[in-house]
Amino acid sequence: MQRKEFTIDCQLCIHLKDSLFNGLSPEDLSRINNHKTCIQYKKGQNIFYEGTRPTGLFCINGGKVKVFKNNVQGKEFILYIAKPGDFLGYRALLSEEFYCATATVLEDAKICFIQKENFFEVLQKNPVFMKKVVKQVCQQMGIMEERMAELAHKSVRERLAGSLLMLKETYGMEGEESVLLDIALSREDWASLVGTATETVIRLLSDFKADELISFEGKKIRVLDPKRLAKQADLIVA
Amino acid sequence: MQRKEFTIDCQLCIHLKDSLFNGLSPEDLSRINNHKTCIQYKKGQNIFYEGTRPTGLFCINGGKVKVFKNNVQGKEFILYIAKPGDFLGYRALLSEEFYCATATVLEDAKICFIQKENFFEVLQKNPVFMKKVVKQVCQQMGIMEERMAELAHKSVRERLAGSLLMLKETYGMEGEESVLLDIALSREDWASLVGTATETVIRLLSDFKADELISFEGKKIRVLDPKRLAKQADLIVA
DNA sequence: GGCGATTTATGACAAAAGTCATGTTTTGCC
DNA sequence: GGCAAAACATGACTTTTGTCATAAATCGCC
Repeated sequence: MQRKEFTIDCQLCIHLKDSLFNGLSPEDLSRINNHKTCIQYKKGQNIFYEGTRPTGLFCINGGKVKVFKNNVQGKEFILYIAKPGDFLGYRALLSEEFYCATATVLEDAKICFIQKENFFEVLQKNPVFMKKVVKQVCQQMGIMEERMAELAHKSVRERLAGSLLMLKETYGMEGEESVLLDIALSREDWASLVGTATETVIRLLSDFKADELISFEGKKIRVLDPKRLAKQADLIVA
Repeated sequence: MQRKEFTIDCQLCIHLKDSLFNGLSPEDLSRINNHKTCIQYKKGQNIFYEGTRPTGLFCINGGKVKVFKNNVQGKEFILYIAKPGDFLGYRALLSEEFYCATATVLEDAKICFIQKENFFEVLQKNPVFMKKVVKQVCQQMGIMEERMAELAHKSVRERLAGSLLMLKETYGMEGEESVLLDIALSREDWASLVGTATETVIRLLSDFKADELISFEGKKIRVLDPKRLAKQADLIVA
């Protein structure tokens, strides 16, 4: 696997404002900047593997990455889909554990790697940054708790509708009325995200299409009727 | 709802060694100690409610507490079962959000309440404590990710077997061969923990009993054969 | 100690979702 | 442009799980 490097200055990174590094002092940011390695990844390449020891932090500059767990039969479950500006792998770093998930590139990505020593140094020196990281982790945890409860008690149909709306928030490109999801997921990835079988996703997406809730646009999905989709996501009874 | 208070000195608390407060300097600990309120709760009482604003941190001195989310149809999903020494409600405190779950006493409890101002003060002054809190949150998150993947791809049978083994770790009272789970959960609570219907839990527990994997002892369950139960928890195929 | 309420248990059935087989379409690549 | 591989789609069928009804057991309380 060839390592194609690239160069970017953190200070000039367009994702800085969306990132946890936003607000860092110029010295701290340049400490990060001067010690990072930036690598280009192709679709399908892995960034880190479940069960290995983390050695640093990944910061996504471009592209999309899925973070997933593999079960014994090899079925994936997608924990997150990370976008530019997101940090990756800091959970395991802070809990001092091995990675409990694998990260794979969904769409060609540019990713910066920050050695854990540099990350920890800035973290320790900078209580405000620490506080932001903690806040982020705790927010993420709230999201997970919500998702877990849905996994426990919602039907696959409801969860799929919910996932469509969730991705709409992050990847939705507003048009008139409808919204194109600017992310190309295979049916298998959708299944891993929702926690179901590929065939089930295919059937349900076809249903949604037949009901004119969504339409297909190449490998992408257009959300035609978010409101009715939201009804599908909640409860048939409600 | 009557508030029965009680008194306990943090320095003398038998759970201090298991708690995140362990290792705090005498001054910091006495700051916590001097500003806390200790309340006795009866089974069924609520400690905090989903959707309300957290005002402090709960530290469990005795008893057992379930933390759960309620879905639209009123179905519960239990996120955690907290035991003496555990902190409660700090996630929402650190993410500066409303509680996203409700906490209810499962077995009569003694709980200390620490105003958020005092908690944050100690947190800010004490980077080592902060680091421990962060580590704890991140570990918890790893556990949640694991559980979420199981929820997505394991059968109810596997998850129930897994929950029995999980509670065995915390509440197991070792005997010869078998282990009594020292926690009295209703079938409904088991269902909320596993993420299924009450009837399904009843049937599966009966199955496990018929297979001599477990036995019933009053309201408690005795694990007779952890190894075979572990096989049930993993994969029928494996 | 008995009575009503709650919890546990069981059966019958329906609905949801998974699996397997097979076919079709799309994609990547030489 | 053609071919193999991968992705997508559909049908048939099975299994799992949820729901509803009802009965039995247990608990709390006067």
